[in-house]
Amino acid sequence: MEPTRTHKKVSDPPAGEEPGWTPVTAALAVGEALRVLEGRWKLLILFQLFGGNVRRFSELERAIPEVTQKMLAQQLRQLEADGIVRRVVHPEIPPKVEYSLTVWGQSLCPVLDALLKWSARREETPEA
Amino acid sequence: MEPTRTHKKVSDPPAGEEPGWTPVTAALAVGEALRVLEGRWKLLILFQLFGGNVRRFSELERAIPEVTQKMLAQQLRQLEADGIVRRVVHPEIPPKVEYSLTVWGQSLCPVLDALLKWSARREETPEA
DNA sequence: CTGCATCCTCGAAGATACTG
DNA sequence: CAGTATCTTCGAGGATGCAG
Repeated sequence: MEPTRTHKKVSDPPAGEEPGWTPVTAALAVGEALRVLEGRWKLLILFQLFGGNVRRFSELERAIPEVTQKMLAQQLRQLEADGIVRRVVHPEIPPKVEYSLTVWGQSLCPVLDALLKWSARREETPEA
Repeated sequence: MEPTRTHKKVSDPPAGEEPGWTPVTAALAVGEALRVLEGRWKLLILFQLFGGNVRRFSELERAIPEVTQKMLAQQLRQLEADGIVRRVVHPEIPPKVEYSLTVWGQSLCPVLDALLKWSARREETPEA
């Protein structure tokens, strides 16, 4: 991130020109939020946990066949670090680890729901 | 896309076991929809067009300072190909190209709106 | 102004093997 | 079962220059 970008200057206005809610500030805030959801598997994972579901590592693996263990573990840990997902380890043999949404993660439900509805409409539309 | 995935088999059930709406089918549909939104700049672009805004290429450039011309053009063309964004060329000197959401693109508004609200909550939360 | 063409870098993601 | 470690590839994305 933060490339040299020799091609553009961000100009950085003196901050006092607007009351506090411009499309620009919105875009910035959204950009930050988007960073959390970035990653090819994050949303897919969240959809598995959507609705209070609790899933084991291997269940997620089965649910998302194209993901590798490495990527699944990595994205899960990022989601955990961002406070979206909770990871619970059961110290037993064989090991058992369960993933679920945190309370904060639940706040994503409207987003997931909107996405779900959109993809549904997308299917029923003749020529998307 | 479509890696060799030697590590997993998708199993492909005979399709008749469920009425037609399982978490699995939902996940698949969402996966398809997600492909359209995939790309580091797509959502940022859509937020600029959100609410019926019409934006010129250079305006989008200014609004998203970190994106390069190349990526902006590329992602715009992908969005156009997916029917989300409309591109209107005004044959004049100097050239002028305007981008806006298609009707189908407008159907993404609930998603964008939910994201916007989420990022707002995210800001006002002490420890995210 | 709005792009496309080219070259090149660099890190995301895959394969594979190993462990508590 | 649920990961980590290591090596490698591959293409997304950046820099730059040119064109309609």
